[in-house]
Amino acid sequence: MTEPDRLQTALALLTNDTFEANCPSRKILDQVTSRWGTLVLAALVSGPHRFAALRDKVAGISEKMLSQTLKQLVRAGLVDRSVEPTVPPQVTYSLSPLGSDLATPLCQLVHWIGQHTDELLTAQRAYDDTRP
Amino acid sequence: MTEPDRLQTALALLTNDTFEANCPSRKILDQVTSRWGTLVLAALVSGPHRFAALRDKVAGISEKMLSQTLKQLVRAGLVDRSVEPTVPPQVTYSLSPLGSDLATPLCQLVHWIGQHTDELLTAQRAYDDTRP
DNA sequence: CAGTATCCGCAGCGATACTG
DNA sequence: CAGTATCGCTGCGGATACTG
Repeated sequence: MTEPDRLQTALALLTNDTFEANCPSRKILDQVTSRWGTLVLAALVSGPHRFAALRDKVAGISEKMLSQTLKQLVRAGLVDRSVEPTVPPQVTYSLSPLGSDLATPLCQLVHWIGQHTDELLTAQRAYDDTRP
Repeated sequence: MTEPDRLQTALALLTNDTFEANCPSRKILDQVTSRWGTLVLAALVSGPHRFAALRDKVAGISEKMLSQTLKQLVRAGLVDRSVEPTVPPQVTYSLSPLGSDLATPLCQLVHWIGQHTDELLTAQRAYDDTRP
């Protein structure tokens, strides 16, 4: 790491400037907006879910990625994991208070996209027609 | 593709349900929340930028990925690209009306993360302390 | 039921060099 | 200045099989 880089990093740490390369908030942003992170969080908005329920709700996710994504979210304190010590075990995931807070802007984003998907697809098709 | 899958796809298309695997809004979501898509859009909120300016503002992005990301966003109609026919050429990127609209929820998300990065990092460290 | 373990393909991405 | 072209690799993520 060069000296200018070091200075930039220090600045980023102080200002929490997401545009700086080494800012910790970059990592968080990447986690939240990761391929499955967004969808899992959005799925939990409607209430607590068990593992299998999440796997079914977020169609297309593999158990491996669901497990991995949940672990990340739990680690970040965005999701709570509670285990009922029964046989077989019951594990329930739910949004933590922090996660619920995050869910507000996140859902607005997902909703906006849902509302404007048609517009965006039309634009893409129009664009594609102008070039070979 | 199995028959149930076909039904699910049809349903997804009708309802624009982001949780369905084959829903078009999934692709849009992936583009917007792609590694660089979010940051480039956020960078453009402060006003139009030239190519080099964007590259510098979004620290860490390579020219290749910037070019690629911009092309995607232009294609989706979220970003406008205007060329001044001078020598050397000047290309300016700016948010389209649709892009500005999207920027609202997107910026709220980025801001939320910026505000809570410390909390999240602390949570992660605490979590890591409980396990080897 | 709720995961973990392992293998592995491939595309996303970076680095570098080149062009109109 | 604003990109494209090409190469090479890393690690995301899917498929499959196994476990407490």
